[in-house]
Amino acid sequence: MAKSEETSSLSSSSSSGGRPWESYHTVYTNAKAGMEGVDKEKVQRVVYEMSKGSKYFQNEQRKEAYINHKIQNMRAQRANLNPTHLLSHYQRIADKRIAELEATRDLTRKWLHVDMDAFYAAVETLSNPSLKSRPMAVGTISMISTANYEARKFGVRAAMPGFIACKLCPELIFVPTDFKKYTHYSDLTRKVFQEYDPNFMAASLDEAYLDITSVCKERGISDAELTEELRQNVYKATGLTCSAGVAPNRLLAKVCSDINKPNGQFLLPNDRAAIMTFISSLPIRKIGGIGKVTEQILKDVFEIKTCEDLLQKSSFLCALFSPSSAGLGGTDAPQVRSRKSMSNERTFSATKDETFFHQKLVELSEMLSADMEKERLHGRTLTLKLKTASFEVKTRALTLQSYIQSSKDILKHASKLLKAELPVSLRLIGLRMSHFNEDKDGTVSDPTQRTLLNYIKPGDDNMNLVDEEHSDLKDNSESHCYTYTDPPLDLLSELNDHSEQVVEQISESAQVGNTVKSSEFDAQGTETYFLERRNQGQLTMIDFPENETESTSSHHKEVLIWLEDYKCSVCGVELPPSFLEERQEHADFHLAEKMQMEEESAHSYRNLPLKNRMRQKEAGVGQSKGKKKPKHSPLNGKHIPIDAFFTKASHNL
DNA sequence: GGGACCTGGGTAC
DNA sequence: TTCCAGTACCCAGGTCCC
Repeated sequence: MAKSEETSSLSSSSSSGGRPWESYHTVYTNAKAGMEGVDKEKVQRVVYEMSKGSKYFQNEQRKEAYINHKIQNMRAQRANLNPTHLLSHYQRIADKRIAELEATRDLTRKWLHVDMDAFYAAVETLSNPSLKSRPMAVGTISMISTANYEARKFGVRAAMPGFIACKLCPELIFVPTDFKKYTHYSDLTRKVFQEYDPNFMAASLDEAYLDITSVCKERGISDAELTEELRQNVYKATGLTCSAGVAPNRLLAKVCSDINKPNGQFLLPNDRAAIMTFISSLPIRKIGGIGKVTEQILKDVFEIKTCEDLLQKSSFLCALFSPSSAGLGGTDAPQVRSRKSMSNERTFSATKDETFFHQKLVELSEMLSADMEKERLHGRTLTLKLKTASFEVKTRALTLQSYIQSSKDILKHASKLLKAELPVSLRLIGLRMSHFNEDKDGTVSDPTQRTLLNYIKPGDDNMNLVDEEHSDLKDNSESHCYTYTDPPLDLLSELNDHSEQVVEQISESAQVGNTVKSSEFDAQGTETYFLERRNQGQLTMIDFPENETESTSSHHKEVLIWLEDYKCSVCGVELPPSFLEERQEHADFHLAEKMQMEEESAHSYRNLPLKNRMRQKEAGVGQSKGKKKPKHSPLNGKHIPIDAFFTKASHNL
């Protein structure tokens, strides 16, 4: 599916006067296969009218303002580059880079890009031929995945909200997505592709790249004939049409496959002159990686609209963008890449209901855990994604030192991240796991990892950990949460009495809720204690279980009451009933503090880290140690890698 | 100074 | 009347720690 099928954006550059929709630039009106003859102004007006005043629209305005600000800064930067000698300096750098890329250019390959035509919609039409001549969209009232060509005549297209599509085309028929069906047909197409290139590269369910250099030579036929044959075989196997492009590299092949869509093909000769002619007028938006924002920046700051402009202005780009990201695209063979992350997210009607949030987290944790289990993955970094009622997206991440997979572990950490953000009104919650282990068995492969055992002297059987995997001290590595300094080795190794272990148990469990099992401590009793408190949901009194050892239980008839159901009776801090975890941690703190005071002569060093921990917690669990300051960069944001352009616009061509 | 980490953002499909 | 997805990758730039 084409990259232009995306959401709309406000334009910064036009002043629209009495026709405000004209400034609501939307790619919905971009020329696209099947959309010839669409009344673009009407579509633009409808989209604007349906959007204006909404929170989504306001958020778009906010983003637009940010981009405009960035553009202004970059214009100022550009103005400072006027001195001839400065620009010539960057021109030399750019020329050198281009020459390097030219030297490694390979024009001997023939890459074929196949793109199925309106794939989801076409599959649905196969199942229900009556849809063939009626406007139809696959998706929901919230979002459309793809639209058939009848619907496109009205301006309906992929990534358009369904309610806007309904306004454009009241007759529109919605068909829910059925990925099982699409996967089946995708498999059929891939069987065909395999006959031409066993190592073909599937880009998505409906797109693939094939290196047809060898098969053309072996069979002694032209790339045009072979492409025609392949498309016919895809049709025979599936009943679906596709479009294709052939070029010396994948990037260009993809551009070519879009030219004669639907059910067509375009071939670009492996000839430098022909290629240079082809790209001279090629809009930069056609280059993979250049989206609407980058396009706008390049146009508004540098007046760059085509790939030729790009090369001509290379000195500016070299001066203002970071020289990184070499090697994007290219004529290389596709390489197998390992998965970097796995995620799921769900959108719902904006709400502040914390019980609902928790339920969503439970669902997401279970889904994510199941997905990870299928691929035998264990991850270390958990990222919570939130979209507020005003469409602002926030992420909060947590990197553990131990790999996790279970829904229980995921939920535990996700809940902690979410609670730090409460109260909040949300319309989306997502969870992403990344930083996967190599061996996929959940073991920790980092030998430098610090665990409790690292702190224990050989032979110190007072800290005989049974369950190192769940040692809570590992979670101290959650650097955004706890930045206290670990106690010195020699002091830690002196841990040798029950009271100290109780303090450790309480303080650590307060952080993450795990259980440390000790050979001397009554671990089961402690576990029961914490679980009971959680089940109560609301802490009003702390009581140790009956089977607690005498040496510890003597300390622990501590009482903490939430006055008027929200105020701590010990220090007066206010925590509403919904802050369950925070309340538990707060109570733990007071308990541990009291115990520490009682035992201060022997183990006073513990006070500092514990208090530090509580300060961190009270400051907010989800706050990053790397919390961003307002950006003051001259470019005020992301640098666009100049080599990305050179690589794609020159090396790849 | 560099690596690890966190956060926001852009992009593709 | 209201309504704008889900998955995955990559990058820049910030802080913190060694």
